This record gives sequence, C-alpha cells and structure tokens, in this order.
Amino acid sequence: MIKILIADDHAVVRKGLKQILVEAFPSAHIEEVGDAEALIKKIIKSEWDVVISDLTMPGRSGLEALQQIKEYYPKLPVLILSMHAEEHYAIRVLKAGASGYLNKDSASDELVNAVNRVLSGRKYITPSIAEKLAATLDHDNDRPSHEQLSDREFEVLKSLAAGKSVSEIAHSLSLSVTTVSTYRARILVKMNMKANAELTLYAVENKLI
Amino acid sequence: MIKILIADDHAVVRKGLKQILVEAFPSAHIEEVGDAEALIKKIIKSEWDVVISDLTMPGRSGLEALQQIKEYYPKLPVLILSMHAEEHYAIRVLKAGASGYLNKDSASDELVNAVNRVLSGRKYITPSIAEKLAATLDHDNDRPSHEQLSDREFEVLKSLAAGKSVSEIAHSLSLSVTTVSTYRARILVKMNMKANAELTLYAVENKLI
DNA sequence: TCATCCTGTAGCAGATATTCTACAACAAAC
DNA sequence: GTTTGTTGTAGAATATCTGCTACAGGATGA
Repeated sequence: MIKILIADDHAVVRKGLKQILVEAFPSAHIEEVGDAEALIKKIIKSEWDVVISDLTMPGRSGLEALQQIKEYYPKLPVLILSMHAEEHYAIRVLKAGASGYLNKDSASDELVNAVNRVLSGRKYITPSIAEKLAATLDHDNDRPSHEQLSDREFEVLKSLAAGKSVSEIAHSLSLSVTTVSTYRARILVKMNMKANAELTLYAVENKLI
Repeated sequence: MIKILIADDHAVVRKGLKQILVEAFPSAHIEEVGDAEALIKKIIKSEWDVVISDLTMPGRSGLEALQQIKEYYPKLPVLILSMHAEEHYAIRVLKAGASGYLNKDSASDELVNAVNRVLSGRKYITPSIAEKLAATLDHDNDRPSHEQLSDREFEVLKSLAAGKSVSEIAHSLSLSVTTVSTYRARILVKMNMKANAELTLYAVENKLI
C-alpha cells in the first residue's frame, strides 16, 4: 500500500491535495500535517513512500524541513509544492534534494503524474524547470540576481524586503545580529544595490513577497 | 437547493474548498471556475446563492471581478478568499461590497460558518477585521494617508521611500538627524506603519516616486 | 590533491538611528 | 482670548546597524 504524507499549513490546500490523491490512488494511505515540526515527527515515526510538502510554512520553512529530511532519509522522495511561480524557487529546491517542484497552479493531473514518477524512483522535472536547470550550467549572468544568493541570503533578502529589521531577523533565525548584517552586505554586493528600499522594490517586482 | 460557485486559479484549492463544502452541505450544487472571466460568465448564465472567490487570479483580479459583480448583482453574496493576511486587503475588499473576507489559513469550520452566515443574508466579519473596520471610522481614511502629512513630513516620506538614509536626508535638508528621525516617527504614526519598507510600497503604489 | 572560492557564522569598534523630551510659533477650536 | 493641537526643530541617552575582519567546512577547479 502506498503511504503518502502531506504537509501544508493551509487546511484548504491539504483537503484539496488529499482529494486529488484519493481519487488517483484509492487504496493509498494518506495523512496530513500542518507544519514542518509535525512533518519531521511523522517521518521519524513511520515509513512513507512519498512526502508532498508546502514550501512556506510557519516555523521552520519547508526548505529547512527538506534539508533535514534529506540528511536523515536521503532516499525518501519529497515533492515540493509552492504557491510561488517556479522560477523563483525551483532550482534552489531541487538542489536541496527535492524530487520535484510543483506550483499550486498545477493541474491535478500534474500532481498525480509527479507522484507516480517519484514513486518509481525518478525525479519529476517540468520542461520549463529543465530549461532553467540547463541555464544554470552556463554563464550565470542572465539569471535574475537573486538566484546568485545562497539559501540563507535569500531568506534574509525576503525578510529585509518585507521591512523586517536586522535584529528581528536575527532573532527569528536565531542568529547573531552581525551575522544577519553580513548576509545583508553580501546580498547588497551580489545584487549590486545599496539600500533596503531597492531590495523591497526588487522583491515586489519579482513577486518574492 | 443551495448553489455555490467557487472561483480560484489553483486547482488544488478549488478541490479543497469543494470538498469542505460538500461535506458541510451535502445537497448543495457546487461548481468551480478558474479565472475571473469564467466567473463573470457563470454568474450571468445562472443564479447562485453565494460566490466564493480568490482575490488574486490571473487576468482580471478578484477585486475587479467583485466590483463588476456588485455592480450588476448587488445582492449576490461574495466571500473573498485570499492568501494574504487580512490586514492588507480586508477593508478594501469589504468596501468593494464583499460579504466576508477569509484567509486561506482559515480552518474549514470558519469557511462553513462564513457560508452559512452569508446565506442568511448577513456579513461574515472576524473580530480582528471588525476592529480594523472600527479603526477606519476614526481617522478619515478616505483620503490617501499621505495627505495627512505636513509638507516637511511628506518630503521626508518620499526620501525614505526612495531609500535615502536618515542622515542623508538630514544633510540634504540641512537638518539635524534627530529632526528627520522625528519626522519619520510622526509619518509612521500618521500612516499607521512601522517600517520603511511599507513606505516604499506605499510610495510605489501611489506613484509618489 | 592542494589552493581557492563560497557559505555560514560572529566579534568589535565606530557610525547611524531612535526614543523621549522639549519648546516656540502658529492654527484652530471653544 | 485662552486652551489645545500641529508643525518645525533638536539634544541626550540609548539602541541598533555597518564595515571590517576572521575562521571553519564544503565545493570546485586545476
């Protein structure tokens, strides 16, 4: 029997996913959790064939959860679902070890396809993501600036752009203020900017916030 | 028989909503559409008891659709669903004539409650939105917030929104840094904000910069 | 495989910003 | 015509942020 674990903080989305999966895999055993904490716990407690997780959840983010999962259960396939257009996260997520990246706009069929595919041990890569992947292999110059950022930097970018102060960010990530400030400095250099306001504008333009 | 129309561009969300509603209203007739265009068409074609619509959809936004619906079918109750925290949109949406504003984080119960409530011809207002509504009654919020600002404050607002630092502004206006900081504080209070990033967003939205 | 780059992390000292308070001039309201 | 509110201004004390430097571990590349 196939065992599928769904993680998403939106009850509505969980319901929807479950419904789609129940229809496609009537005999599957499907459970759901509402945050990264619970996700990790469930994974430790029993075995799963595939995990479908949202990227943005309260508390630990889906990306962190993914990294943790991959550290301890590298073979457990994880499909990442996000409401963000793929261009912004897909590469990052795949690099972290996800078996696929789906957008919440995706049709039900696509989800089912993706699940089938990762159940058979392969990755699920949409053509447009494949293209992006290929692009990362050559010159990094034509990519949006934020893709040059490390995961940590990216996280900080989003928070800064949203108006959080350096110390708030430090606190919420349990880091030293100076560390966050260092990230900020690196972000500014990499993106060739000089003020937080530019980050805000950039983030708005690129729909990161 | 109750007729419910769901509009959301995310198939997963539509499924989830439908599932919740089917469970709560087993005899209801429920249909779904994926964009504002289709939503309007469906509304014209047949009668509905309630519409549940996402706020952000491709093409015409949910807000525009709402305005159009209210123009031609002012009595048709529309519940707006959004993934944004309520603070940013709730008031705007209610002013445009929605019968309620729900966050996608909301539990299923809340959705069902809201539907029941609007079916009985009332509005569904959460306590926190009620509070916000009350707040709008105090200060005259019909005018853009920045019109409440004094000239100096407005000048500082624009500079801050453009990413200038407090000391840069102080220098260019030949004022003390603390003076500029005082203006900033007053701006933030008057505009009910707390970070420069909000000023930036505001300025962009209102084409101040 | 060794040197180099990138990433995640921080400390320190100096630079900047904020808070709180204040006050004068003027406007508005009573 | 006196109280009350708003605006322009700023100092002192405090809080926060930045620039520079550093270092370890991993990835990369020659």
